[in-house]
Amino acid sequence: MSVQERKERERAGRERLIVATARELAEQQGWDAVTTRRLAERIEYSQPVLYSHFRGKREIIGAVALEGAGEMAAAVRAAACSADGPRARVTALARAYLDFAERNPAVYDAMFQLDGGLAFAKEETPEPLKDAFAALLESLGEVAGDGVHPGLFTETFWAALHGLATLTRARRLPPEDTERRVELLVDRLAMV
Amino acid sequence: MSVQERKERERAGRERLIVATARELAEQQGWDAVTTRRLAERIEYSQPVLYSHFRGKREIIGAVALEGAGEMAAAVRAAACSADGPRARVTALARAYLDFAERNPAVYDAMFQLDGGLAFAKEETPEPLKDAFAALLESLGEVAGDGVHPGLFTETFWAALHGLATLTRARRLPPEDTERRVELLVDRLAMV
DNA sequence: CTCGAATGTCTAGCAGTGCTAGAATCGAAG
DNA sequence: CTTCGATTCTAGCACTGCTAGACATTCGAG
Repeated sequence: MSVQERKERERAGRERLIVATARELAEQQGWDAVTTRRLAERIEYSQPVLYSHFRGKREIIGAVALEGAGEMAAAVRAAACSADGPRARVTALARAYLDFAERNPAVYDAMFQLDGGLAFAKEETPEPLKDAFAALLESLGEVAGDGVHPGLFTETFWAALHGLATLTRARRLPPEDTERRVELLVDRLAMV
Repeated sequence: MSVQERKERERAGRERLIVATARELAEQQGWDAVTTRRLAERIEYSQPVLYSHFRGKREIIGAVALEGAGEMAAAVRAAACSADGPRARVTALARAYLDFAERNPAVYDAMFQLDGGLAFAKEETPEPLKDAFAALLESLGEVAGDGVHPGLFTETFWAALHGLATLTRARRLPPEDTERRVELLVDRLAMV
C-alpha cells in the first residue's frame, strides 16, 4: 500500500502549500487579494483543486488561523519564560502579543477578525485555539488578584490587548504611544 | 432660483435615504448584503445614482459611520449625565458604549471595523468622530489618575471596551460574563 | 502487454460583485 | 412647442466564490 501512502503524503503536502501560500499572499497584499484564482495560480493548480482540500475560502482562512494560534501561543510562552517575576512576565506577554499582531496582521485577522468557521470558547474549539488562550492564562492567571476568577481576568486583559492591536492597526489610534498604553494597562490591571 | 433650491433639497433628501437604507440593510442582513444593486433597488433608483452621491461603497460606509458617531456621542453623554460621581459615570459610560455596539453592530462596524475612507486621530478627522472621542474624554479624563495623560487614558480605556465589544460579538468571548468584565475593567483602570 | 475502471485534474461556466460609458429621457427656459 | 442641458438608466466590464461535466492519467485485472 506504499502507493496510497505516497499519494496521501503528496496530498498533505499540497494542503500545507495551499495554507502557506494563502497566508503569504494575505500578508503581502491583504486578505482581499487572496482570491481563489490567484491562490490557485500561485500553487500552480486550477481552482477546483482548492475545493478538494477545503470547503471554501472560509476554511482556508480557518486553517491559517489555526497555524497562527500555534505560533502565537509559542511566542507568548517564550516571552513569559524569559521574564522574571509575575509583573515582568505580564509586561513581556503584552508586548509579545502586540508584536505578533503587528508582524502578522493577516494571520491575526484570520484568528480574530475574519470568519474562519471556527468555534471559540466552546468544547468543540480546536486545540490550537484553546492552547493559545491557555498560554495567556498561564501568565495572567497569577496576577488576577484576590477574588477574581483567573479566566475572567485573562479574558478581560486579552480584550484590552485586542482592542489596542486592532484600533492601532486600523489607524484609529496613533501608533506612537502604544508602549505607554501597555504600561498603563499592566500597571492598573495586573495585581502585581 | 427656487427651482435649483428644490432640486438641492431633493438631492439632499435622497442622499439621506441612501445612507439610512444602507444602514438599515446592514443591520438587518450584515454589510455583505449591502450591495450596490440591492441598495439601488431599495431606494428605487438605478445603481449609477449611488455614484452621483458617493464615490463608491466605501464612502457610503463612511457616511453611516459619521451618523453613528453622532449617536454614540449622544448615548455616552446621556449615560454619563445620568450618573452621580466619577466612578458611577465611568461605569455608566462603559455600559452605554457596549450597549451601543451590541444594538447597532453594523454601525459599530462601519465606525471601527470597516474601511469608510475616514481619517482618525488626525486634524482632518471629521467633527462627529472627534466629538465621539471627546464624549469619552469628558468622563474618562477625570479618572485618569495622577501623572497620567487624560487622552492616553481615554485611548486605553476605549481600546479595552472596543476589545470587549468586538470579541464578544465575534463569539470569541462568551457573552454571559460581560457585566463582570466591565466591573473588573472599571475597578482596576479608573482611579476612582 | 492490454484494456476497462477509478481517480484525479482541468476547462468552462454560473450567478453574483463594484463600478462606468454612453444612450435615453426628462424638465426648464426661450 | 421646441431646444438644449441636466439627470437617469441600460448595458456592459472585469472581477468574485464556487461547481458541473469533460478530459487525462494511473491503476489493477486478465
